[in-house]
Amino acid sequence: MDRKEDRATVTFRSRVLRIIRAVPKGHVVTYGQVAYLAGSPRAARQVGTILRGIKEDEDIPWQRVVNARGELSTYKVALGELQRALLESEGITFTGRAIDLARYRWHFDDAEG
DNA sequence: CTGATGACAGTAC
DNA sequence: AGTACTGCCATCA
Repeated sequence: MDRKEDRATVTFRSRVLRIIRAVPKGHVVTYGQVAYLAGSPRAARQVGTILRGIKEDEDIPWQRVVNARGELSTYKVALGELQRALLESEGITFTGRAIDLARYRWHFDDAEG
């Protein structure tokens, strides 16, 4: 996990992935929320950048990350449809094209990390 | 090191 | 309610 990579960047990416992995099925978190928990409150866009590059074998529930309005911010329509299907299969209901954050947003606590 | 990029977020109209 | 613009900051060429 360290190798020759920059420890700072690896730490940010690692924290982001670890946080997302901790989101339970049927719940979601926002990009900004993950960024905040990862240590950079204003790096919400970087969270998305990281998710864009994840591999399937990373075993990351990327579909549980939505934007601040409860909508899907995927950069491809097909990917958005997949995300929506995955979330609905977890029991999440969409109201129009967004989901109710007040109801599905996951709140981390000390036990989570 | 400099400049461009972008799965965001907040504000203005 | 929907669009446009601006600030942000980790990554990449």
